Amino acid sequence: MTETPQTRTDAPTLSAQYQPGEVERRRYEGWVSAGHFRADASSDRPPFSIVIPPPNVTGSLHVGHALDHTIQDTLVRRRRMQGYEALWLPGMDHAGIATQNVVERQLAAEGLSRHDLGREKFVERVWQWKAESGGAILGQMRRLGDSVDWDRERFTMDDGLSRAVQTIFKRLYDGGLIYRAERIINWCPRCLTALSDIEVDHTEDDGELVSIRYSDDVVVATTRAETMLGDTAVAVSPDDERCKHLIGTEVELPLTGRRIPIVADEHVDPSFGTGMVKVTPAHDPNDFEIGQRHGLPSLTIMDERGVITAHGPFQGLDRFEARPAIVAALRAQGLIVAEKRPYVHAVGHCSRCKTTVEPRLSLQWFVNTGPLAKAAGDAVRDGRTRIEPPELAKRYFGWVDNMHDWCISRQLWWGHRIPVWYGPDGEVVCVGPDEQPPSGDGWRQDEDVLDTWFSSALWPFSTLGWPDATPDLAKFYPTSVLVTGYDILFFWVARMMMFGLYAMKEQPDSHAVPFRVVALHGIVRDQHGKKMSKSFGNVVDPLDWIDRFGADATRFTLARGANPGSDVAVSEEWVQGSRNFCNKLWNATRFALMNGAHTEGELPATLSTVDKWILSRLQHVVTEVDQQLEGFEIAKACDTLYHFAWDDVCDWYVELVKPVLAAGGEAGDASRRVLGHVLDQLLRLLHPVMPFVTDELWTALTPGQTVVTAAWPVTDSALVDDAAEAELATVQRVVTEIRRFRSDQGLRPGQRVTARLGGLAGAGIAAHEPLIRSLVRLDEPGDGFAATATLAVTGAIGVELDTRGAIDVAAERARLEKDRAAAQKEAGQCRAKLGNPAFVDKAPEPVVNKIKDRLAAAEADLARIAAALGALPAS
RNA sequence: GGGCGCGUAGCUCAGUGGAAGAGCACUCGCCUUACAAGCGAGGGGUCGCAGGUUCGAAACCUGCCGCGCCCACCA
Repeated sequence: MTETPQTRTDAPTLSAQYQPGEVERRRYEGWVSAGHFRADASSDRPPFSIVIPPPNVTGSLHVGHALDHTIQDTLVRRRRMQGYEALWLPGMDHAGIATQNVVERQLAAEGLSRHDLGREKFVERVWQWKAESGGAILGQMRRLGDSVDWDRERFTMDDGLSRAVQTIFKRLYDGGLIYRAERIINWCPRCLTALSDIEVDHTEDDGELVSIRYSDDVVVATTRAETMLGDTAVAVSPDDERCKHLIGTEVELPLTGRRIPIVADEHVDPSFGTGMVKVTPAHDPNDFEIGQRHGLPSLTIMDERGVITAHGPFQGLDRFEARPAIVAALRAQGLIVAEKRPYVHAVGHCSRCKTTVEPRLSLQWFVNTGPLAKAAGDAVRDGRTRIEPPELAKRYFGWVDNMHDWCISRQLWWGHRIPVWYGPDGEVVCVGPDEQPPSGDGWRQDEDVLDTWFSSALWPFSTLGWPDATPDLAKFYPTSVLVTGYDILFFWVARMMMFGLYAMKEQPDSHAVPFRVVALHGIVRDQHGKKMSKSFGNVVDPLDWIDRFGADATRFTLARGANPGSDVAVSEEWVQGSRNFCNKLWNATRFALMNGAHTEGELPATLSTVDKWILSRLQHVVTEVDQQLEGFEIAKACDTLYHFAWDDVCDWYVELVKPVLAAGGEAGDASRRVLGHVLDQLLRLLHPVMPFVTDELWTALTPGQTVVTAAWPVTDSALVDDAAEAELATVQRVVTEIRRFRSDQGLRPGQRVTARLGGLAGAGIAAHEPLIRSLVRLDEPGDGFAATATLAVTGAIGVELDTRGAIDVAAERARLEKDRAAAQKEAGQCRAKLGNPAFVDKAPEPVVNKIKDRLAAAEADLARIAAALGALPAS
């Protein structure tokens, strides 16, 4: 076969190794300029839409984004191939507090604060930073191969989205679901802003619990002694006999001389500590509630930076300086009854800067989440939106069913300014997007901006043009799937559900939800399952992997671990493995092209068993992969394709057809067409996960076309062929057994082996004798044998192997004895089962038959092993 | 404190009632004319522990042990 038959003259020559870099750049630009990713709202194809979870403009994409994007791209590319009008809408989030912090740090490096610039100049500066940082993210998305519609890129602060924000704010305000109130909120004394519950991280911190004697009868315990300056009552349980006599009396608050009442409140647990609680309504959420119930005054003793403002010796001290100072002062007066003792308790920290959060009484804007959260829960409960995997729906319910009102005002400059104006006489006017704000002396706009998540919550419809009735909104809302990590199920997904249902409530119920399915994945971890963190030094940059191994290898590695809802462990070695897989595909296609494989015309009517077998296997794979992707089981789809490509196609089919292709003739022609078809279909199936290499190869196989818009494979049940699969299974077993013999015997490659395969005739394998010989490199029968071993591969099939050197009879005997022991055990187990009347009676028939088959096989094996042992020469 | 989840090969993980699996790692043998980023053959697991349900359990139930995550206003 020096002359390769029928090599196509137009087939491109491929190098021996896949070089991703150049291919990726060329392919991506080609896709974009051809407009393959542009969605058309006016088409009559069925819609499929995904909005990207908008990354923060501040950051760069990490490997978690790469996972998130790979999953989305896989879903979108498959739907596109299936003929859907597929839209993947890209964009970014302005990330209010995070971005403002970054720019403030830059300013600090220049020795400036935002106040030095003033609001307008500062915001300008943030926009500049956004342009730089955002550009880098878009570049990363191109490198990943994201098939997003660049014409529809959005930003949470662009004009359209700002209008959406103002519109929904006005609607909620008019509907009574947004209100302004003085409440205890989480306050960051460093960022100088309110935070919502989800912007607070709790950690178990060591504190010290001290007990303070307020009077002979009144002793309270606290970890925050400094707040006593703001106490306006002591509370006891109404059921506590020890304290009954105190209710309604007063006590003098040490260090202040103020007299405060003792009240009875249900909140107090009589079994904890002394059963008496100091009440500081202005600095503790519980105490605030108690204060409300008893009409207690709220005494603020700290400013926004956490510095004591209460008159007296502690004024001007930071809260953490004031604590020991006050304890010391109390001790000096003999009022510390129990020494400090260590006490572990949960302390809130600002999720952005880690500063200890201070509960602070202040005037803020809130969303009344009650009705919104109820609707968000119901939509999942009744299946209008499905959460995948379903187990995670419990977490979702836990969140929406227990949601507190949402503090949405932030004392920041970067964000959507609250569209409320205050008049000189205390008027409050909420201004809609198409209305003029009130003008004239004394009118001013609220200084605060909205929580970033307020605009993120609108993302699935604000990006499609809402509040206008745009063609995009009509075509692509509700979006088909939301793909995101389970870690933001609560704060983002739940809020999109709330606002989507509210904004779209004029739609029929089933069309108001922002997405039909929420497909959740986990976070990316390192090869030991450790969370990636900068301090641990195990963070990987997806671009680094893309540079060294290619985008497809990076994507395949992540996709291969993407079991729904579970974390993904990755390491560089695994990316290498994926890179090797890309190369395997590359070389398989290269081999095919060198041997004249093609995709022209129908499949041949007459097919060899081998061709029938691979086509049958392909049908199973098409069915399986399709189901797996439909169910978001991307990891399983990858696994199915990996093994089909590597094991079935490369290791078996290609090796089996080599002699056929070399021999030429009609059989060769048929196999050329089949090989072309199998690769064509395989590359289509793999394309959603590994878009670059598959397109490069598919185009080589089908010049002038792209797999991006090629049709997604469909199962052809006429090609399923059980008989061919069974026949090939036998061939594979024969081949493997012969190879095992050679390997066990340590036969050198140059050492000649002869086999008589006559015994195969009974199983219809005789026709494949040339194939088997070619796969195990057997010579034709010869003479001059020095030793003979007989191996019965299956019960009915015998293979005689002759070697020209003496075989290791002892080794072969040991092997056969081992096999015999295994077969005996197997037979014993089967007999025991079949001898159990309960089993035969109750087990389903197919199961019983299976056991009978196993027993028959084991008995046949025993027979053949006995024969083989008998044929072994004496040692 | 409440809730959820996990414990299967050295590592990371599939496997939800009918013969213990994959990738990587490991051992041995091969530069076989698509690919050494490759080919062939192997070794390796009382499926956390103890009970229970069942003809049959890695899978279902109970308890225990060991991890992890989320939520949380007992001073």
